[in-house]
Amino acid sequence: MAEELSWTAWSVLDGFPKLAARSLAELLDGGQAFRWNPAADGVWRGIWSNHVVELKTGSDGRLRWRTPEIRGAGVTAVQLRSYLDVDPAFEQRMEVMPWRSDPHLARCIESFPGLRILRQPFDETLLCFLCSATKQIVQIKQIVELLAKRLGRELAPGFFRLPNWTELASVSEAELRACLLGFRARYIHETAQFLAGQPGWLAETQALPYAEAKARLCLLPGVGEKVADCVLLFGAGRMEAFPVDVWIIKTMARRYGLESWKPVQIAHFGRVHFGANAGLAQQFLFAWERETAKKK
DNA sequence: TGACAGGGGGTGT
DNA sequence: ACACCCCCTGTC
Repeated sequence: MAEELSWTAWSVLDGFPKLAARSLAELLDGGQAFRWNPAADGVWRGIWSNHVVELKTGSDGRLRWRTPEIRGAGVTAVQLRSYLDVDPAFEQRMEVMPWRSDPHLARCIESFPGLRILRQPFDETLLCFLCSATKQIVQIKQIVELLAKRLGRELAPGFFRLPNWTELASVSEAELRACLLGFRARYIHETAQFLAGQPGWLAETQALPYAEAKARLCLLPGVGEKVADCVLLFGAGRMEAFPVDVWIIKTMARRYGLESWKPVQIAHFGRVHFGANAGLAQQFLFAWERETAKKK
């Protein structure tokens, strides 16, 4: 089992800002990614692509990491920094968000220091958000774990990567349903068939300007505006993508007075009000609203 | 402890 | 508007 794995020593990830445990939890388990789980007290274990890694914050607030000493399952500091978007451009984006003129946004940012948008693989992000319709995070994680265990490749004992779209194309809808997908199984099955007949389609889509990329993603069965924006934000670093889900509808109504606005109107407001980094702002608002709901 | 409603981070018709 | 599919959660 996993206990037998040999891990590297813990080392500090240089360049990552100090962050509280709650920021780390929100970053890894707040709805951007679905493959992070507590491994021990304060330790998060996660998988993306063929990388396995553990993260924790020390008492000094600095981020520490370790990875299995197995060829093909580990991660380098460079890869980890990319995933966590450790980049001067990130600091710049934080700087130009309108928190100076938006006290609520300022409050949300102060509450989750270190929170950011992960840079996840495009294909895996699409798969995860095709699983997400009317599901809560716990359920999405359960589905995604089953997909990895049953259909993915084993990277190390007990650690499985997600199946890629080529592999998914040869999986029957019934097998997908067995992974608790329900009506989402058809979406994934049909998307896999479509992508199998269009080599390069995903990579081309990822390279397009935001509006065109979104329009193309919306052609896929099971992908509407919300899912497309999530895929572009969390899987392609498009900070202008502003996913409007029930939480954002709630928060924009309560904190910005947009009572009974429709999703498309809220999306427009978000792009205008928050600007080029609307998606990044959205993540802070989202974290705040979720925490507020939890406290009740 | 165990059964039972109710509703869910959306899309497609 | 409503179905889709079925698991999680709260409650008795």
